Amino acid sequence: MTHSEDILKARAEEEKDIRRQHIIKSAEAVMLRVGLSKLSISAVAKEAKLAQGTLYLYFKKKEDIIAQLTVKSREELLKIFQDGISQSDDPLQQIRNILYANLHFYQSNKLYHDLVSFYEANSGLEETPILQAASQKITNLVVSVLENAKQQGLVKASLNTTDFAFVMWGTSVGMVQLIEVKHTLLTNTLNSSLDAFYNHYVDVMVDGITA
Amino acid sequence: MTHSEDILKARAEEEKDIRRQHIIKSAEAVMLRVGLSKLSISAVAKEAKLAQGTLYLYFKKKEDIIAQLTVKSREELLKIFQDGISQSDDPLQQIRNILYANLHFYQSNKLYHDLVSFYEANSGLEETPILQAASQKITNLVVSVLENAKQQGLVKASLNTTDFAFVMWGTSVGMVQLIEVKHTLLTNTLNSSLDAFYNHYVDVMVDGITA
Amino acid sequence: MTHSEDILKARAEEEKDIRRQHIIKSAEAVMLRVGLSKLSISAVAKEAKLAQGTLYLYFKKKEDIIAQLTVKSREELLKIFQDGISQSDDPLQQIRNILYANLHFYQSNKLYHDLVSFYEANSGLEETPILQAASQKITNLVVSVLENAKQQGLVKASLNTTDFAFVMWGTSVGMVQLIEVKHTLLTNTLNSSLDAFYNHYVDVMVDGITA
Amino acid sequence: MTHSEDILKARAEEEKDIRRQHIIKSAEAVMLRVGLSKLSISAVAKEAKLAQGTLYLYFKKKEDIIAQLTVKSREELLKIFQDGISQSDDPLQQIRNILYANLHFYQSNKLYHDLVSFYEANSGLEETPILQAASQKITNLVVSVLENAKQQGLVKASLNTTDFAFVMWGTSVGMVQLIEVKHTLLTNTLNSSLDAFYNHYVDVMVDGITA
DNA sequence: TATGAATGAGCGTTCATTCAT
DNA sequence: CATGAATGAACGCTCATTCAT
Repeated sequence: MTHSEDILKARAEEEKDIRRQHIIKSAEAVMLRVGLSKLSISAVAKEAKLAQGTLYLYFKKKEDIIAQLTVKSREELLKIFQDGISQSDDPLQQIRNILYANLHFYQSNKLYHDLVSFYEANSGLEETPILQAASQKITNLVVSVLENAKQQGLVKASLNTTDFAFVMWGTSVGMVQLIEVKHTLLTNTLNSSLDAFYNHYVDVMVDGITA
Repeated sequence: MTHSEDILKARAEEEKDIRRQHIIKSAEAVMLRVGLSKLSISAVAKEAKLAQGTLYLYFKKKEDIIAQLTVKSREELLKIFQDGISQSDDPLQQIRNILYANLHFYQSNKLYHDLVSFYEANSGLEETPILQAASQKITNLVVSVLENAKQQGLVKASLNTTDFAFVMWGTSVGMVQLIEVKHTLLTNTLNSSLDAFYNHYVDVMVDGITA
Repeated sequence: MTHSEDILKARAEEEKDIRRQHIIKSAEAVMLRVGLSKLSISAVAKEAKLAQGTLYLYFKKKEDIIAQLTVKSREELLKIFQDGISQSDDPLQQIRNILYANLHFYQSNKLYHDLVSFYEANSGLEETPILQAASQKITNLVVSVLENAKQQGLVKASLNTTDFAFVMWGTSVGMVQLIEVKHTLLTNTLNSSLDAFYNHYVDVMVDGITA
Repeated sequence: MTHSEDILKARAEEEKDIRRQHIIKSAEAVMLRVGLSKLSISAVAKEAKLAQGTLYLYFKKKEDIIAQLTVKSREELLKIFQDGISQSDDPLQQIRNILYANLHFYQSNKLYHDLVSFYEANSGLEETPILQAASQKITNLVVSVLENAKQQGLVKASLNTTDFAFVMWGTSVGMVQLIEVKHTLLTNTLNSSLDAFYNHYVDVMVDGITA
């Protein structure tokens, strides 16, 4: 293969990636409009202004599109966790920031939490290695914050940091879902604002591990 | 309207309710057999030994059946919460029991937690008054336990019991979903057993509010 | 169940059967127009003036429609074999009549031989018990003619009648296919008419077994 | 048109033919791997290491590729017929060898007999001159064997050799298809082995023409 | 000449909902 | 009240063919 062929091939690959991204973006738009469970190939194709068959040149199955969407959302989540952490030097505050970041992420990407959290349950969607890797990065980041807090004696010496990282995941997603789904019920029932409500959750979590 | 007409109407309404319950029961049986996502009207009709069309005399949409199913599952949840509470006189232990009850409820009714997720996926739906009432009873029960704990000085005086009741709800459901859906990931990643993992969560929650 | 309910049920079952037959007939019409390999559910539905979904109330799978079509064609084949046999008392002539009947059957039902003979090869279509039973009847009939010929000393004593019944099947279908598919080639190449050509085949077969 | 233009044109035509052959070979490889019914243009293109569009420079339709495939298979058939004939000097044995060769050809190239059926399923198609020429060669060969047998007085003087050549074709292909498709039925029903079964067929055919 | 991205009609199948009886 | 036959849009996916480059 000549040098110029190399260049052409690389350019073609690049363009293919651009189109793939275009499809992902369209899928995202559709999902944000109708929800993940009603995301259909035909709607994505229409959004992308492509024929349905064309999508299958870039993704073998519908599942693969959703998987890519999930990877994308996890990458974004990682980013905002990193942002949250960088905003303070106090590990306990960093933990708080992570929990808040979770709330804000879902609030500004309303339907994303179908993806990041639990959608896979309903469909047969498997966790691919790439998906797992994306999750792993997030977990590692949170664990590192917790370990740091532990070394500084800010949290109980007995705290299992990996376990608690997952507790943070499970509980915060649960809280966000509750807020999302029972929005009306909560605003009717609670005296507090939803922010204050989420705040109470964060307080309990942090108090629960503080040394 | 005469008095006897009133009576007739009431009796008719009662019978309608009986049949409605029969349909709900059938829907539940189907759901527990095949899962919520594969619950079809035709299967429910067959289970209920009714024609498909008949179901539409009692429910306007499939969604409405599912909503009723949710009410039913909340009623069962209420019952096992009551059981959990009755097993101890110590309010803190009662709180623990409630959280464990939540885990066990979903673990022994695996397919029930699809219901929890259902309203997310169809977030256009409103919580009907009946649904809210069912939730309210649960909330009231939990709040009463928390209030009791507070009066005994076992938990922080500053604790907002209503808020925390909902925090318990949101976080425990989130934990159960995490365990359900990321079962493999968790067992591969954690050193602890899943029971121990959930235990850590409960510890943090209780520690977080203890006086 | 009361007597009148019985009657109603029987009538309903009957009507269902009528509709089933209507669909089969429509499928047959489509098949004769476009060939079995291009027979689609949508074309059958259009022909039957029914919605596509309606077909699935009467047949679980497309395959089942084809299977019914096959049974039908085998039943017709059995009938014309019986006719052919009844037209002579001479077993050898009966054998000839069977072979001719095969030709005429396919000539007057051009596309049927896809069904009776070999279609199943191409698709995953299995021989159901009903299908096999239909074939068995035909085989039994032919074998009985051959056995009769043998007892009358008209054919070689060494003739394996079952084997030869299948040889008759295989070769005659092969001949009909050849005539059907290579029609032009044959008329251009042969001096004989196609009838005379088939006649030669029959002669050889009969001469080949005559005592 | 000048002389050198002629040469160029001829050379171009030759190259075109080479590529056409390359595509045919690739199509054959795909067919033998996945079967005729699942032979797709994209798979052939991949096998040939050409773009899909390129195939359409050499063949107007997918059908045309399959037609060429048929030509190829007939050429191979011709070769093995010639082999069969060369293995004996006795014309009757040569006839037997030809019939056996047919069986073995399809048995060792299982997927080839899909091709035989192809034109049935698409019976709108005409036999192209090239296809006919390929068939003609085979016919001529068989006829010459039969003529030879006739001159040696081994078969009936009345035998129409051309007709019988086609009878051999039609019946043997029918027998092979029967064995292929009704394999299970035959092995369950017959006492004989399939080889013995085919043997009976050959015996009848030869006995039917022997003087 | 060769490419390969794009097309779009087509496939078999499912199922919530309607409506004439 | 109850039926259940009928609907028809929707689903994910395939693939022969076209066409701008």
